Amino acid sequence: MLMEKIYKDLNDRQLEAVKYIDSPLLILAGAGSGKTRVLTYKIYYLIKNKLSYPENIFAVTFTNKAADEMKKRVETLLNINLKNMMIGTFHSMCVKIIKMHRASKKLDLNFSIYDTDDGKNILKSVLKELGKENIDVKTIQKKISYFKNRMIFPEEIENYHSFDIEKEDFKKIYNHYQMKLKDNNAYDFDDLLLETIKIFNDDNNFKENFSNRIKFILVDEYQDTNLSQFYILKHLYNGKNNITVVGDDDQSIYSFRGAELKNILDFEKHFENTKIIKLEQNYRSTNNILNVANRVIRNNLQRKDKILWSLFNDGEKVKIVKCFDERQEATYVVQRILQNREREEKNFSDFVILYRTNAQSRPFEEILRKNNINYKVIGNIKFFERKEIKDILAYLSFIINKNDEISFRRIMNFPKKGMGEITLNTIIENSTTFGLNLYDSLKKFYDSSRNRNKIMELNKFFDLIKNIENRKENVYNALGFLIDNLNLDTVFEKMDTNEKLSRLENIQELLNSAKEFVLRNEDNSIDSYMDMISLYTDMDEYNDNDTLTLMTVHNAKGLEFDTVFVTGVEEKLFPHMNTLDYDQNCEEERRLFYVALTRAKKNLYITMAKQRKFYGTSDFRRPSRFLKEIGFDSPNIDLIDLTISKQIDSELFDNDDSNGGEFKEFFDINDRIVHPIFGEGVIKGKKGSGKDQILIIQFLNGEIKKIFSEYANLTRK
DNA sequence: TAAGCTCTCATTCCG
DNA sequence: TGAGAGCTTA
Repeated sequence: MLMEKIYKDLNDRQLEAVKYIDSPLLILAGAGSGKTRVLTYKIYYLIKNKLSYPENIFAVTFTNKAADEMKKRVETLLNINLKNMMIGTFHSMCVKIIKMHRASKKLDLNFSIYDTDDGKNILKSVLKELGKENIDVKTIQKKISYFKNRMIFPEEIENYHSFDIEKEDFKKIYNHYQMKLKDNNAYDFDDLLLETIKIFNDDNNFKENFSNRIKFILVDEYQDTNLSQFYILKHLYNGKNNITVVGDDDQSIYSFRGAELKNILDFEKHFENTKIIKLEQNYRSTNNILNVANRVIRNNLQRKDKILWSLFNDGEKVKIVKCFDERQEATYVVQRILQNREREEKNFSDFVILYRTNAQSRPFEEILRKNNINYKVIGNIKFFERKEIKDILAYLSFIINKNDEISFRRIMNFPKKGMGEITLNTIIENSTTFGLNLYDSLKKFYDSSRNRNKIMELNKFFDLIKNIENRKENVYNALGFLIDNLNLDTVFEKMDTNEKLSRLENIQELLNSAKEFVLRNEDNSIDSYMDMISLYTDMDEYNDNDTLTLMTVHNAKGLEFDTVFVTGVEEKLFPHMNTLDYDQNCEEERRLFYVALTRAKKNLYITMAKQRKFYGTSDFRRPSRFLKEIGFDSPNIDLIDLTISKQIDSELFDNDDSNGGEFKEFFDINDRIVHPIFGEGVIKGKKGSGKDQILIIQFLNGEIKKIFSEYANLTRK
């Protein structure tokens, strides 16, 4: 019965990959070739066939969300609870390893994990202490992370090139930053990986025990691993364990944050007797889409040869659309979505608008808002990076780690307690001088304070902390108490209604997450909640079924949609101008474009504008080199040039807020019109008014369509 | 200390 | 163009 299901759901190659356990295995899995399915079934196969217990499996995925999903899928297949299986991101697994190691040494288990924003704050204070305030924090933070990703420590820096920061200064800052993190009993994200490697290097006993525990290592998205992740895998593999990695060198798009393409290109060199299985059959896209994608990616020099094919038919041709500017581009895309949605009875969630940079979402959002279409922009602001969320969570962080200066500063200012920069610095300095933690140092300050207001404020604060601590075994109660007692209405008093509302909603969402956590876990303490939360960067996307999604191509990795619009496909935007200096053949940009194209199942639109507004000023654009690589004479594409029909354009561009009112009333029943796509027709009826007005038009072929008047782009016959 | 104003800067992003 | 950081002023 077991094998039946596996045989039914997998093709021969996939099956081979699932069953192969004789030596290290590299699965080169093209886009849409079912790689997640292979990993899921492999875990299922190992457990069901008693080749492994769940606790002997170590599986790493790219995001927490992916880990949760995979775990749930296997749980459903096996119909058991897999709470003993080690599955998660590299970072979450490293936190577990560090805690296990600390436990084995009887050390304090609590530490803080600083995100990019926290790290920036630490760096600011380091620069201040060193009198180097003229150095840009962002630049130095990037540099430090660059070296950490390559496992180079301050004292080891040899090859260093920089015009703006001197080598010795940089070393000093990097070093101080590390010391400061240590003082705060905190790790940044990069440190979690490095600390794990350090443990494995220094404590051979621990390493042997740990790697003996593991029998099977599985790694997803291997093409985006960095050097320290590679070393962690080497340690875990330990020359004997079973290792399977899945990836697609053509989809490696994160070199800017340390991903090493050579990890996947050289896998065989690092793991002896590697077996390679290629998955080239695509189960997602039509052949027109795949052909276009193949034509582009073959221009990359650094890749393993691989050609996607599918049993699907050719399908619709890929549309390449030339627009006048970004507003026409947005209008066209939204029009198309409305038309196709109606014609093919689809949901908005079947479509996606992709772009290279977040700033490109703006014109789309404008038009979507005007048309009252539900949409969601993914990625721009992360849930756990919102100020109100960080401020609240800082209370929990501080209760766990009372040396955490970052959280301390936050909660002393949320709500405002009249404790300014100077006061806080004194308290922090005193903590070092007297060997106290920050809480006790604050108490000391309080004892000596004679300011009535401050005494009152601090009394309230100490009470609050005590009350949360009393509830620390149940994070939902603790968080609920905290939120009830912060008087958020007063705190957000001066904000406008929308902002206030959205902040309160986010806080409610946070409370919901704590509630769910309490329901789903045995250990409900704030400690274990914070362990989970500090490695989550975003809430799970709730899939509203009729919401249109907009996102960057990076965010679309791993997803698929019926109809995909890849927008802004112009030189200097896609490929992005900043990449052209160091990547002559723009291979990573091409991979990114390839990722964009291969998201599409049935319909693919690629749009560009001749003119685009950037930072307030318009400039002229040229088609992306990637379009030339597809070839304008390709049999797989249709070219649509919207810049030719000038009359139509002029009306389209004028339809901004100022004269939108006129435009709506422009057509009347029985007017004869021409539609740019459907051709000649007669207006048979009107529904609604304003932005929502819909025209009912009968076209020459007898077909009757409902079309939004404001964006219909109609001309009089 | 905190609100209000000016200045600057802008690729992509997961943990 | 517009968000956010940092400076100025009450």
